[in-house]
Amino acid sequence: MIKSKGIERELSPEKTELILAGAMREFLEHGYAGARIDKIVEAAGVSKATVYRHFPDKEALFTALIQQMSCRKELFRLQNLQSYEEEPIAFLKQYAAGMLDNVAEDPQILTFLRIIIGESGRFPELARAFVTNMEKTSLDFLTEYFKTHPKLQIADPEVTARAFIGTLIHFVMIRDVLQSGDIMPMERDRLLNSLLALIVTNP
Amino acid sequence: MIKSKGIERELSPEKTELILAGAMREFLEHGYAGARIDKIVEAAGVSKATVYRHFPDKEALFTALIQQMSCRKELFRLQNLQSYEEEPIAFLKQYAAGMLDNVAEDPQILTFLRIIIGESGRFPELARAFVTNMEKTSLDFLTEYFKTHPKLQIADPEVTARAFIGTLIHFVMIRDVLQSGDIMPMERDRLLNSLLALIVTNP
DNA sequence: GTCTATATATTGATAGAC
DNA sequence: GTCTATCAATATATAGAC
Repeated sequence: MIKSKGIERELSPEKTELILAGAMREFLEHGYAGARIDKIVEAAGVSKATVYRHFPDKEALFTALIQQMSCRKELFRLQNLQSYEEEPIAFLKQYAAGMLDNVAEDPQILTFLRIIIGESGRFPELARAFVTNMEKTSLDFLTEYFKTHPKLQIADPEVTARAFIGTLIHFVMIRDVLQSGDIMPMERDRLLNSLLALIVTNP
Repeated sequence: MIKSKGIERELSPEKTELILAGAMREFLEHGYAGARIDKIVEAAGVSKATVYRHFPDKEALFTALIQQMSCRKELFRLQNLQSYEEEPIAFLKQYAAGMLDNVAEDPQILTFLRIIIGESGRFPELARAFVTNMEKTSLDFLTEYFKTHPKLQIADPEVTARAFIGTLIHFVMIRDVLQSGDIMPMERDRLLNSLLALIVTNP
């Protein structure tokens, strides 16, 4: 085994994963400024010096973590897409219900949304990565769906897709992110039924 | 003038306003954990001890400030309401356009939204005060409008109001808060026209 | 490559003069 | 009631052993 090939010191990928996993808990729970490197070190089970060998500083660790999370599309269930065969109303209702339930059941998604929005002023690149990977992906899919489904006659597919997503996201914001579902009560199924009736005009 | 009436030391309201004004800049710009008392002291032009005589600690100062801001309904132009005389489409378009332009032109509203959402996990009472004063106020008004306007026949006024507001808020989120208007481009007038065509079905 | 131990700066909050 | 000066704790980041 040839050992000497110039500088042979490299960073271990396993430690990198440990650090990122520890950083996730801390950053999601306390935000960027509120997160403590010591806590990340503790949660990761590595030394502080190792953290600083893998990432130049706190900011780089934070951006690396959030960038990585923005690529995990399964967070919003953007993959479980059914076929075009189904009736539009049934398909759209299933699509929306899956998203609403998914968000409601996973607190990590909520804290992730809070971080992205809360830090969007100081970290606009992170916000833009999130929009590119999450928002735009679902908007493009729904726009295409509204545009091409043979049983639908949508005047403006893109705005319809925005209204559809916007209504759902707003519902999630009030109910789950801002924890105010009791202040503005609205049953999930009623929202979905009336929203679909509004969007899918069946003559 | 009788001077001795037990403890006669009180807090000056003028200083309280100075402190809150200084705290606004700092908290809105850096968030709760990122805000520094020293900077607030500097911006307010008072001493640090004065701050701690008016507010028990950093958290109390923060909640007092945000609570106060949540009551300023003029932030979202929830007051400039026109009469019922106008045509529904014209009125709703003016209502929406006013809100969109207002938010786009005032960076303070954007940072306020970022704070409310970003800190909603750690300060749920603040989020709930915001929803009560801002979101519910506009939702109730629009629901009543959709329900009672003689020229409108809306099947589910409350869901329609939610779809209307949700689409607008989502548009503001993408374009202004997350600063990603170029990633998902959408002209304001096209959104408003197509959205109103969706909602206001005129036979 | 990862550790322990530490440097340096800042933080939120307070004591005491006036 | 407000100030100046300062405390004790904690922060991020680094030096040097192994």
